[in-house]
Amino acid sequence: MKVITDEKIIDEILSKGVEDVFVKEHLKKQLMSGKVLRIKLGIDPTGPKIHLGRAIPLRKLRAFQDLGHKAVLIVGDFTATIGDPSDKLEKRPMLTTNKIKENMKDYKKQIGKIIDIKKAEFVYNSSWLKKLSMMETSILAESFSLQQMSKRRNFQDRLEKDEEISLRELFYPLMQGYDSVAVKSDVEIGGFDQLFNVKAGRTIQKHYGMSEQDILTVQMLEGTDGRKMSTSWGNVITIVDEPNDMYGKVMSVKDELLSKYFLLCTDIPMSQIKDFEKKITDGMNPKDFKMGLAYEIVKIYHGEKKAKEAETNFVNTFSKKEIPDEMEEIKGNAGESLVDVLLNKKVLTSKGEWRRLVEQNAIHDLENDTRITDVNYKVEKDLTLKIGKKRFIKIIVK
RNA sequence: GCGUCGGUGGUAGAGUGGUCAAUUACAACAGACUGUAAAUCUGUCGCCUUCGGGCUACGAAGGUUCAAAUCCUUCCCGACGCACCA
Repeated sequence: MKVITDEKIIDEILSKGVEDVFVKEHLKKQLMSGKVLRIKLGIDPTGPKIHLGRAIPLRKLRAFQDLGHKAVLIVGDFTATIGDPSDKLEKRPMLTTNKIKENMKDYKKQIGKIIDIKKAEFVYNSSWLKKLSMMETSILAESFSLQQMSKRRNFQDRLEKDEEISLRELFYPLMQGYDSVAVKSDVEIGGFDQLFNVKAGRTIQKHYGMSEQDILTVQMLEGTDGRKMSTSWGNVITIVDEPNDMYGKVMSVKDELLSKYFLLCTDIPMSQIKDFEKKITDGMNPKDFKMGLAYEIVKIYHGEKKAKEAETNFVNTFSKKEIPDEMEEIKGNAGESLVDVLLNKKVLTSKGEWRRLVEQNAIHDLENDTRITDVNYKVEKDLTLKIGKKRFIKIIVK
């Protein structure tokens, strides 16, 4: 396959959603040369689901792949046991091998939604890191000085606060850098929080007499609540979320983050995003653009048809306040109190929660268009309920 | 090994004998409004309750006390300092 060297496309790739490219001139020249480059991306199997934030470097990798370059995916099964200190102020617990195996189960399948797996190289870094002897490790460790290592921002912070930094953590960038040697990467992609690690790749490649990789770091994405998107915060939109859910979650993203989401999570070109921004400043309703965003994102991971359905579903249930076609159905016995039915099926977690919901007028009986105000309401016949504004439950009486 | 400090609800982080089911912030949930599951405003936010209250919770186990998240003892876990490293 011929490598695409269209300058316009290359410029878009090197700037859209990109935080930093190093060395930019060199990388551009390389890309223009028509040579097939090896593009490295490391992934830590630390969570079972890929969310939109983690998808960003993957999508960038895909863009390179589409140019005709070689995607080299490194599963950090070994490094995950070490724990990456990049984005944490505290040290991260080591993951167990079992946990990693569990996480890896359908990881590949998920990655396949973004990357053309067939054309990509897929390697596990345990396959070389596991074999390093103490001797070789020492040679590797020779590449960095204590001073250089301690320059790293979050090590610096922790040093100042007299907080612990384990030596183990210092090894993380060394290992990630060694990965670059092992796969002979020309370019490495990473989130901006990976800056130190990917730069370490250059140092270490040089240490081993190889030419240094160029690096490209992408911007970080905030989650639905505006904080950094992170599984432990629960503010994530994963790429395997159901279409309706995914659509809704995107709609709950704060308006201010709109263009960032467009930039980092869709294929919409930058010029068009600028245009959207202008229209919003001119007074157009951001909601309409957000719906477009939600549509685009669902389309990427579920296809056009599902995206349309999700959109229709959203408009009907939330704008027009209609009852959705599909909803969860649970069974109950005649005469049983409604709380027990809901509690049994784990729709609710406690009777206190139920009391609160009833008091707050949150339980709608959609068949009669009334609110249920009796805490001891008994189920007599089939019911269609709306709890709050987004939960719909159908109760079938046996 | 010695010493010092610390372990609190989904998270951060107050509280150092009763007024503590525990300030506050964030997250979450509900209502109003709306332009959306945005923003804003209001309310809720351990479990059970006949709504009086009851029960379980502040690392674990004991103890002191009328009364403990708060004091004492032991233990577990963590951090830091000292020692050690020429």
